[in-house]
Amino acid sequence: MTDNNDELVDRLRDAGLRPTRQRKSLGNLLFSAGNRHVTAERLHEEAMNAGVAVSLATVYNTLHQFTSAGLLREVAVEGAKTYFDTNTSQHFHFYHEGEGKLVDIPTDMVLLENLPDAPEGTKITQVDVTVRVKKK
Amino acid sequence: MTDNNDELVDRLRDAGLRPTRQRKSLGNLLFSAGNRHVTAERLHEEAMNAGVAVSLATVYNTLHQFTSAGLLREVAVEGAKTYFDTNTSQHFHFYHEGEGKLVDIPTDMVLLENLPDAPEGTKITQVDVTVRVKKK
DNA sequence: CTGTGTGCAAACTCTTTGCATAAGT
DNA sequence: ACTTATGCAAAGAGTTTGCACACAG
Repeated sequence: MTDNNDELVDRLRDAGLRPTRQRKSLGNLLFSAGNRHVTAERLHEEAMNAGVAVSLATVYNTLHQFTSAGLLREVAVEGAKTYFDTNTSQHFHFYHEGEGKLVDIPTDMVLLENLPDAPEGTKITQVDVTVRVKKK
Repeated sequence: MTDNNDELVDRLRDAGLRPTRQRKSLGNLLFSAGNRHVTAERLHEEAMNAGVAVSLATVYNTLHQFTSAGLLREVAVEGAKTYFDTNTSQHFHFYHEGEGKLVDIPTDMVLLENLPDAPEGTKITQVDVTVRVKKK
């Protein structure tokens, strides 16, 4: 964890973001435990539990800055809630409707083919595949 | 249009929904012009423009009732906005990020394969494929 | 008549913004 | 010092809810 700090600081610097206390803390929560899918609120709670004082507004700001910097990917699944995914590569999700939980689907299994070209004058920015599931 | 009314009334009845003035009007706006993708707000405006007095709350209620009845499909694309799609069969979308516009992709072209089974104890309710595009 | 649907306004949830204060370099 | 980030509280957008009134069967 503490070992990751230098690496994290570099990532932030490279992204043009000053490595402030808050950004480092949030960065550690996000990136030190494999792929994660968090909402702003969830991350805010985690920070609090970890004894890091961060305001919710800052969590939002930080998540968006990380996203612009390419460190995170935004996933829109449902209603108002926005999820941020630490896995920025092309991959798909299961979404558990009951629990509001998002889980990776290993991409290499899935085949998405014959997508038509983007409409005239536009280009594809992202392809989202969400498989909604619920308890039977 | 007026010809569709009997058909629409039957659809509503079959769904266990009383064919009220509002539901018939909204139903006509939704189903008489091919496949549509609307937000509650958009539909509300249209109703107003068509001289039909409906409150926004009723539009929301109606859209949800239609969705439960299987007449519509809910599509979550971005942030707070929920789109309702009159095409309830399996198909995919282009989403224009700039304009917030949703467009069908004819399914028969696209191939989505090797989806893993739904996680233990769950079943798939819907598969959403959204190709985000933006102006170049 | 009887029960379901509607309209309104207020409440709610998630997210964003503005501005004074604090921290990074 | 100078600039960028943060915190707070308030505003905003979209959606939902509760309750009195209206309409369909």
